[in-house]
Amino acid sequence: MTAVIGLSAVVMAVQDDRTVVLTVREPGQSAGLPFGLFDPDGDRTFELALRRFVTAQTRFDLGYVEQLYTFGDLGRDAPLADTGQKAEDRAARVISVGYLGLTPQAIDTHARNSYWSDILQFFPWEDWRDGCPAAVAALESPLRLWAGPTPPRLDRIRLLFALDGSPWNEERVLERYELLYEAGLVPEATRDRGETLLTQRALPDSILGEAMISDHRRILATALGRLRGKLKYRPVIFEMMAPEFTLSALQRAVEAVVGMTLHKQNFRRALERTDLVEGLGRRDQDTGGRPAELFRFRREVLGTRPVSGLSLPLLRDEASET
Amino acid sequence: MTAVIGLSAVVMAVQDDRTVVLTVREPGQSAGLPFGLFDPDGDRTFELALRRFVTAQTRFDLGYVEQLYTFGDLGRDAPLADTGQKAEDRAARVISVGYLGLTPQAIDTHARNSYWSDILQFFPWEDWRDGCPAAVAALESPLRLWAGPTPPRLDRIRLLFALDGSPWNEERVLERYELLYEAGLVPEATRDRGETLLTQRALPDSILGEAMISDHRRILATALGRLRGKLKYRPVIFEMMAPEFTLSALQRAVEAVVGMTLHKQNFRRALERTDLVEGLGRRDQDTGGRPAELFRFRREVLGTRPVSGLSLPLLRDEASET
DNA sequence: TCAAAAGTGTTATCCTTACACCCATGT
DNA sequence: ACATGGGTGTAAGGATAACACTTTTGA
Repeated sequence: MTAVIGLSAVVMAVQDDRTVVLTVREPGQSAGLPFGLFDPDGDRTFELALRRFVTAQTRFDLGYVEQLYTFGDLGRDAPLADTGQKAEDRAARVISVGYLGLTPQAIDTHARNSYWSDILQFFPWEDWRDGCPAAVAALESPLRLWAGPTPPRLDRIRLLFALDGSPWNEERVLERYELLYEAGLVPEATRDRGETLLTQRALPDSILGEAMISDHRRILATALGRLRGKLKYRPVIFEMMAPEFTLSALQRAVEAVVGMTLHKQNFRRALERTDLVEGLGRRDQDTGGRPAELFRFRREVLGTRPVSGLSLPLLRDEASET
Repeated sequence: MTAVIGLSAVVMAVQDDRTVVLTVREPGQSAGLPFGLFDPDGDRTFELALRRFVTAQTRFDLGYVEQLYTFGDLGRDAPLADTGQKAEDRAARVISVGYLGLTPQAIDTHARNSYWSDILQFFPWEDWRDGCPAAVAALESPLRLWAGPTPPRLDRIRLLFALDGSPWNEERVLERYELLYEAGLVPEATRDRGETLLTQRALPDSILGEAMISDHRRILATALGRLRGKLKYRPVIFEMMAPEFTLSALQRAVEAVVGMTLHKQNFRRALERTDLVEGLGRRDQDTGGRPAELFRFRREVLGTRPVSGLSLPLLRDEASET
């Protein structure tokens, strides 16, 4: 009646307009998340354990941290830890508790096998900043093939992948990944079933995304979806910003996370109303055109009054031709 | 390195304008949530295990279910399962995964020691339908005493308990409970420390709420906060309604969950826009005054298009004199 | 006929959307 | 001077909040 408890960390940052995640890659293997076992006799809390081993594995100190989800299902919904076992082999069942961490500095001491990876490497269909991504276009016909002409599946792919005029919902990252898994399209699906059915012929990683160890891509999808949702009702984006930033840099960071382009002035007007940032009078000279004013996050408002996140006034130009 | 994994279920329903939760009470003990151990060798998924033992313990079949949070901290943040051990005794550490379940029918086969309890029994300060509840008024001075005159704690109690003109935020149920715990006001706090410091003299249960076994009251607080938040962005309230209902009944159900009074017409207008309900032409004769039209939830929209929850147009009459 | 609850109309205000334009700097 | 990004004004439309009012039943 006992189980092993694992902790997985999704540590995210924004770097050059791309959302990146801290990954660990053993030579010759798929990428994975920083992962460690929880020691019930030694660790007082999950969070402390997490901070400890993330620092050990990546020499990186976590800042903002929150619990995501606990993955414990057997079979195709959440396979065993990647020890090469079949799902039927229940010798060493691992329950894994996923955590999300945010940090402003992706540029950091790389230790051993840890790297920052662009999340689009794993979810190429999640970036709509330059209109409908190539991956979605390429996935449309395999998805329709899987769905067939009947409502239940068809409605689902329409809703999740913005087909037939459905609007794109950036938060449903996990549901999209799970659908691709269910459709047997992502490599993990066939891998977890022990090399069984190949429903579709293989598509390149540039469309399906790169596979990860164990159920780490599922955990990553959970994290991205949660972060995208949370931006709107908590000012978490500032956990990913340097202490001083320009409004454009802030907007580009939000865009990188959300994967959509925002309307500049409406973004600023909404931001102004929240009173979350404060101009510093000084300007950033390195922007290319006119120097931009520097701002800082007024962290002090957090304790003082109810704060919501940022509104996301979408730009509907080339960004949507569904 | 192994641990025992427990599953706790918060099953909620609305009954006679009160939000109720399924509790289990051994004679002579505090109330608890339906709780069971997860068997890594026998249970394929958390959810299946949960459904199994909830039915076994309460003869009740779960409908809607979602994972809440995994509680694994030692010490004052989440004590051991209630075996009477001190926090220092780490012999049988239990990690517990909390689940939220919703159901329309609280009136159901009571088995053995299971009962539906009003949540206000555990959180008397959470109901603002008749203005500021007596519990909040009574808690104000002990809280101020604990906070002292300095910003950090003072800001926190103001924000959480709507003091000094702060608006009440119904979602922060967990934070309020944790603050009361931290302040040593709720019985669990002193109990978990092994009968140590009694910061304040005792207040009656009608103000502090009834204690629960282990960390079950913390889990219940998490559930209530999550449900209150979720109502606004997912149509989950319908999981707590009978197939046919009047709009007033729906509004009263939302009010019971949220603990606040809503503006009738604005609630209806907003509901109408969502297209989530459909009039049936028939009327309910038993309302007392004029018969009300019966409606049903258009569950079919769920798969077809993006759906949000209900907006909560608050009524600010007697309901707020903070 | 009156209480009780259902159900409706209307307005002021605010927020969101969308459009077009001006400003400051480096090359 | 002009390209580049920073920064602003304003008007239309829709959602929200707050008013007060009519309708239909049972006692």
